[in-house]
Amino acid sequence: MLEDEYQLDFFNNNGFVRKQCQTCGTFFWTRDLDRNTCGDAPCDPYSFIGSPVFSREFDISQMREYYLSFFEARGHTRIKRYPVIARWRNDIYLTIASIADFQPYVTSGLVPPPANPLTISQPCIRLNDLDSVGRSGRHLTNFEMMAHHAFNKREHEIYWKEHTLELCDELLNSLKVDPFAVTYKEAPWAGGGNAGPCVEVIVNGLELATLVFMDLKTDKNGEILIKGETYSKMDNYIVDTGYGLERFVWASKGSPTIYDALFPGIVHELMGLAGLEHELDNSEYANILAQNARLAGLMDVSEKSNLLELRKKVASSIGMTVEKLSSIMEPVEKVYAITDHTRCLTFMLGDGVIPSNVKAGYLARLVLRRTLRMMNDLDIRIPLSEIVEMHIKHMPEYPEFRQNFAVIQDILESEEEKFNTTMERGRRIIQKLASHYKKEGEKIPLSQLTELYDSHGIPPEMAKEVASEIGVGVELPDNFYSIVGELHNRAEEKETEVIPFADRLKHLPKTKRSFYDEPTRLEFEAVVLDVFDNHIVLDSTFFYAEGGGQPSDTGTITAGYAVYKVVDVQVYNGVIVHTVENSDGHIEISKGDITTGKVDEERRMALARHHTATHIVNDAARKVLGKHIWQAGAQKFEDRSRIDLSHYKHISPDELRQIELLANRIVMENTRVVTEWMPRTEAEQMYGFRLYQGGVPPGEKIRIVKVGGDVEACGGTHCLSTGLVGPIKMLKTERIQDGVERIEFSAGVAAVRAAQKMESLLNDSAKILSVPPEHLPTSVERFFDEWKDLKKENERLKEEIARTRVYRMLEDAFEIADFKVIAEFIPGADSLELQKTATELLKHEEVVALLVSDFEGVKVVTAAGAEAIKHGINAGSLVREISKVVSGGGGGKPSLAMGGGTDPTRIQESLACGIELVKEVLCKETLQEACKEA
RNA sequence: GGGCUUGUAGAUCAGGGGUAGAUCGUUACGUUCGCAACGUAAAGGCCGCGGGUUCAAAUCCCGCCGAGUCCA
Repeated sequence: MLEDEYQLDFFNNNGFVRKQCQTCGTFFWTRDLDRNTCGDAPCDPYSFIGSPVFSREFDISQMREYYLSFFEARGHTRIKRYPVIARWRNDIYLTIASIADFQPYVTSGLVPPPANPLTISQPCIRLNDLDSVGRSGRHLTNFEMMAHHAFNKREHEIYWKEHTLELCDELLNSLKVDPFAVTYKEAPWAGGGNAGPCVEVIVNGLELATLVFMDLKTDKNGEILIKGETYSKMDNYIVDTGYGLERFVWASKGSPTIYDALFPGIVHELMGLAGLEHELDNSEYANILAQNARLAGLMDVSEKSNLLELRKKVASSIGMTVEKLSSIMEPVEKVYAITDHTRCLTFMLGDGVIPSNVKAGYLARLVLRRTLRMMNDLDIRIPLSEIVEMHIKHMPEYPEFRQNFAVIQDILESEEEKFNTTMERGRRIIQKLASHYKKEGEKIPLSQLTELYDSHGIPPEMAKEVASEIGVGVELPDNFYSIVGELHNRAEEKETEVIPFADRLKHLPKTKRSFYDEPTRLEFEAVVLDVFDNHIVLDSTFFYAEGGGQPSDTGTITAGYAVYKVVDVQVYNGVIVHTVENSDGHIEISKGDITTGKVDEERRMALARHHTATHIVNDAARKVLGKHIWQAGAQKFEDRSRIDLSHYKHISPDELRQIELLANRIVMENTRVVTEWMPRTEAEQMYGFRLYQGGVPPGEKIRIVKVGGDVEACGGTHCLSTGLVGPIKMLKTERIQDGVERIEFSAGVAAVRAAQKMESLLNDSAKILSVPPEHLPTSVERFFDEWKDLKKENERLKEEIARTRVYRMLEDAFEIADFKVIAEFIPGADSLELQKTATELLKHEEVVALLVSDFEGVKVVTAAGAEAIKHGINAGSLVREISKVVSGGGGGKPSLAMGGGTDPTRIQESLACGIELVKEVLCKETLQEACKEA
């Protein structure tokens, strides 16, 4: 990247020299003429551990306040933090940097920033280095990025590189950092379609800040080449700084690990619960941790092999065996990780992430279950919420977490319960599997372990443990987990929608959406701008185009005598395309015609009712269930509507009734539905991100819709007041995913229809039983019980009949070679009855029974007593032959077999056939015996 | 959004086209001064729901519903 970019007056006028690192070759700026390395790990080791780089210690809130007020005093406006769940973005789940707050619309220049320049301390979550957390001494899943940002335009520059570096240097000086210890490393930056020069600020081996000067964007025809991509200069260029709050605190304390610097109290508490002594006062112990942290700073410890390497180095430097060191470090590392993870969870849950098996919720569950597993390992037996509560107590600057604590606690409890049942179930599955492999004398193969993990969430470590209890080995490679938990914070790249007839639409102006100005007008005149196939584009329209979960309007477009039925309306880049029914393939409307449009009123009103009702239900659900409720999707229809809500439990029937009641109250209050267009930033500041319930609309101005207590950015058509929605009737709830509940309901006329339908279901059912509807539950229960009793009674009677029938049959039986053969046609008997009879006959060893009935075609049951079987009689083959005669088939065991066919006219014939077969077998048998005897 | 697993007695699960089972729990009886333990017996099943294939489906196929889990 261009060397010139870093030739700054700031460096040249303040005694800096540019040098190249002897170790890594990177260029850097320093005041220390003797320095030969860039200052960053691994070229320089951590030297701040044990010797803090600031003149005094800071805790987190002191440091944050120091930073923000420092920049406030220098012309920056302090901005409130954004949530850690990136609700205003649909490309990432979690806020990963302060600049993420302003993407995409502020950074692209479309929307003005909330202030300029501004300063913020933005909590961020990154799960990329999950495995290093706790081990490396410096990794965190959750950190605050302190930042100051300036959004420059060519015509209006706030400040750029010089002032940014001045501010940074001044900040460090004010903290009394040794000026000779600071290096500014040149590190071109690129990511997310943007790029620019960047300076990393390093003190004593620790990177404290990154100063990014974002002024390039990817451009196929760009002239600047970075890492194989071409870029061009942007008109707006942005100062994007990131100062690691936690690292500043660490540097101010110089403790062995960042965790000890940030949460000494919680670490101490957890150590105690795990039965560990955390003696930072003990110099030998502190030395182990310090050595470990220093060396860990030089390597990536997420890989197991690297971790072992680290252990070896630390062990040899302090003269200890690797085993001993590991046994000391592993529990300590777990305590650190638990401390970190629980703070991460505090932010996630506090900001409204609901644990789930999908999306951001999955990431929350991932962190949560890792934490629970480690707590299990350490035998820390307190509820997760207690640790989270400790964090909340240590963060009075986030009062929202305290407010939400009841819900957080509830979520954590149910998650813990889920985890425990999953683990218990898992344990049983492994036990079963292990005993199977024990019999085979084999190890449990890898394929089984991956399936256990994949399908049942059983961690391989646990499988190993349980299997070894049973005495079976497992095939478990080191890198089992390496894929898991990596890069999960990127949402799936949405396939760019292919816009049909894009070329045709490119030259057309955006269609005026008149339905926003006059929401009640349904008839209008408009000029035709283009016609192709069966699509019509007008200069303005009152037809609502599908969007925001609301289907399009329908109606007619008339030009002259030709009337066309509008069946679909879509919007492409602001151009609204009406699709009309077109039977003869020709549309007699052409460019420039003046047409009359007429929107189907009944459909429009039904959809508007359901749309407004959706906002009302959302509002009511939030009031009944809690503030964590967010819309996770919605779809409106003419006859019903559904809304998906983030919620960590099932919505109970009682809760649903409460929501229904409250929703109808909001309707009856009959307040005005207010819609207005507002600048995005202003709206966000005023209402927060709750606005984006139905997704994030693009553009500088957004349409705000207020319904009752609900305020959303929404482009749909609405009733003018809540009263016009009419009754709202809940239809059902459904669980879409873990953590997402769907409510279906109807509004207005559709609600009345739904109630009527329910009513007729009730009445029809009641009529069948000849009881009034209010007696249905008791009557149905009684009938069901009686039905069960009768079924049992019936079965018993059949057995009874069978038993008595058997006596007669045995008497009537004819004999073949000392065997009693029974061949009978029993009219009307079902196969169960035949079976019971046959089973009864079976008790006599020398019996062969052929029973046939004409129930539903033909049923055949054959039975052979023990003695008969010995002599070659097989009920299965008998039944097969007999059934063939009546055009069917059958089978079973040698003692008892069932079959049947479709041709009742040949029943007698089939019986005769059966008798012949029996004769054949038994006679042959006796002949053979005769032979033997002879 | 995708993949995989799964639904049988109150609980945990076997069975995997041909008479629905085991263990625990429940109830009764026996043994006991009583309890636990033990012994004997019994009760308890729309085999998730709806279609299909078949003489026959808990079992095979399709759809739906529910539960679990891994990933994007």
